[in-house]
Amino acid sequence: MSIMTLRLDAFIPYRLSVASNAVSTRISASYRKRFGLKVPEWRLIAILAEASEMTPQMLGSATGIDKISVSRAAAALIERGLIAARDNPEDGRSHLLALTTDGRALYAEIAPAALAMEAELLAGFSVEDRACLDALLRRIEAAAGADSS
Amino acid sequence: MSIMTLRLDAFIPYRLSVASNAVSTRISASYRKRFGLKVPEWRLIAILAEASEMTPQMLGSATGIDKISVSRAAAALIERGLIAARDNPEDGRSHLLALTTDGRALYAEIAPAALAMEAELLAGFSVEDRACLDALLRRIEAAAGADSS
DNA sequence: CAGATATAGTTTCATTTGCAACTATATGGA
DNA sequence: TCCATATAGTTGCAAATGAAACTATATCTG
Repeated sequence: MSIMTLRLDAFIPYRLSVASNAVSTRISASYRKRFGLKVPEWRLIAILAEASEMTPQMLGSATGIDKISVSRAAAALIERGLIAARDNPEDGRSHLLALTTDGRALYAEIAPAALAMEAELLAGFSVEDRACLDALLRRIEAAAGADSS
Repeated sequence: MSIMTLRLDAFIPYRLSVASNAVSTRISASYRKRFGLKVPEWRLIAILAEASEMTPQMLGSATGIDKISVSRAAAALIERGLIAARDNPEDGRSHLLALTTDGRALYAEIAPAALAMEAELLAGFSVEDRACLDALLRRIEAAAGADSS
């Protein structure tokens, strides 16, 4: 008995998409303008700043970026001297990527800017609001990730 | 004193993007495979099913799709005979779009499927969870929409 | 009413993205 | 060990996207 009608405005996938696009447009414009970075490039830097050395594959799973985009983003970052690659002693097909000194310096500039943007975005959110949003997003992500039919 | 460090995993814009991509990938694949529709096309149909006739401009603001994509999506739908255009008596530059009988029939198929996917995605969400998510997404969207510097 | 300016929508072109094919290395079985 | 198959990463090509130019109509100003 699904008499329930569909209203796009109240449709959660739609709300999610609209919110994500709004945020992403805003933030990616800022990365781009201020640091010349695209989103995947920025994500690689953020992850490499937390962990030391990683293979493209590990970066892909840590950032949710597919291997093609990781490859392209890494190439761009190497070109700019922000990350460096060395052979992976454990697997000749792969290599290990790490931030260079320049990369670290750039990260030191971006990280506070990113946190500031996030803070601006979440202005007025209580700690609970924030935790709730985080948890709900993870649940949805998990539900969407698992496939059924 | 922002000693706080950045962790991508806990960064809300990142969580939002990952969740939205997961959902959008899942759902858009389904629209595409089952009905041959891209996301903007599906959105135009959903909005036109709620309201009767609309101009491309109105559709754009109702769906959050830019005018170029509205134009292309509308062209594809007209081509398929799912919507029809007539001159706008109030403005010769514009026209009015509405679902055809075929369009309505397709909508009658898609709407339940869309609601089912949403239900699957939100399985385990209480009514409160859902309302909370909706509200938080709208707040973020508003914060991201308004520009500051 | 004529000319200037603004707006609706489309089209063209450059950029971005994603898939599929490719290269190189690794692994597992005869 | 040698061959078959699998996996890491890259590249080339085709489709999707977005910005800027364009056409047509509307509105505003003198």
